Amino acid sequence: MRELPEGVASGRIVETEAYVVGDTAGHAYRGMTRRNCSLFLERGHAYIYLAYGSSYMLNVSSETPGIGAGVLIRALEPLEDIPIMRLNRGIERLRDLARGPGRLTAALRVDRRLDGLDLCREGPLWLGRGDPEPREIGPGEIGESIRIGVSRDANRLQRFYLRGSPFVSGPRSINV
DNA sequence: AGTGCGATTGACT
DNA sequence: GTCAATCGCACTA
Repeated sequence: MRELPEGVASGRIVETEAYVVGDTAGHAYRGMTRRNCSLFLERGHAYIYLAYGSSYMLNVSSETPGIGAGVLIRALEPLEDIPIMRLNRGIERLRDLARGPGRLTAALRVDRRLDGLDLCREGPLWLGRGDPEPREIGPGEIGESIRIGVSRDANRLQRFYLRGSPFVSGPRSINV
């Protein structure tokens, strides 16, 4: 859920990637720095960084305080206040509004100012049950694959996505 | 102070 | 399918 002056935009998370303890691809692997210190917060806090000079990546810290690990949120199925997301993205096509980690943050207007925020409490950005038509997701509906754009520790199967969702990013070859 | 590099995207052939 | 833009930050000296 993203609270903005114009309204509350929300979406269902349909794709994530895990960066666990000991993962050489994780930003926390080489210890705490100014950029990545939010990864070391209690689970459920936002770690946001700028990639390639233009795309913000939204992560959720996933361990106890002092342990650096997190989950990258890679794609959303837009649910509420879709017009806000269309304006933020400058495009119309629903499928592309939040398909990809940089597009997702652009659609929700998320940047480093929200870094370190507790996502388990209501606020400008939080994880809630905003789905107007909640649906139970069975274990067989979650696919696993290698992570996208990762060179180190490349064969970990730590990307998870909702099978069959058109809002998932990545090439079809890994979305089986 | 200088250097190199991305957990990407959009434009283009 | 290929490719370059873009910039904060970690690293080295």
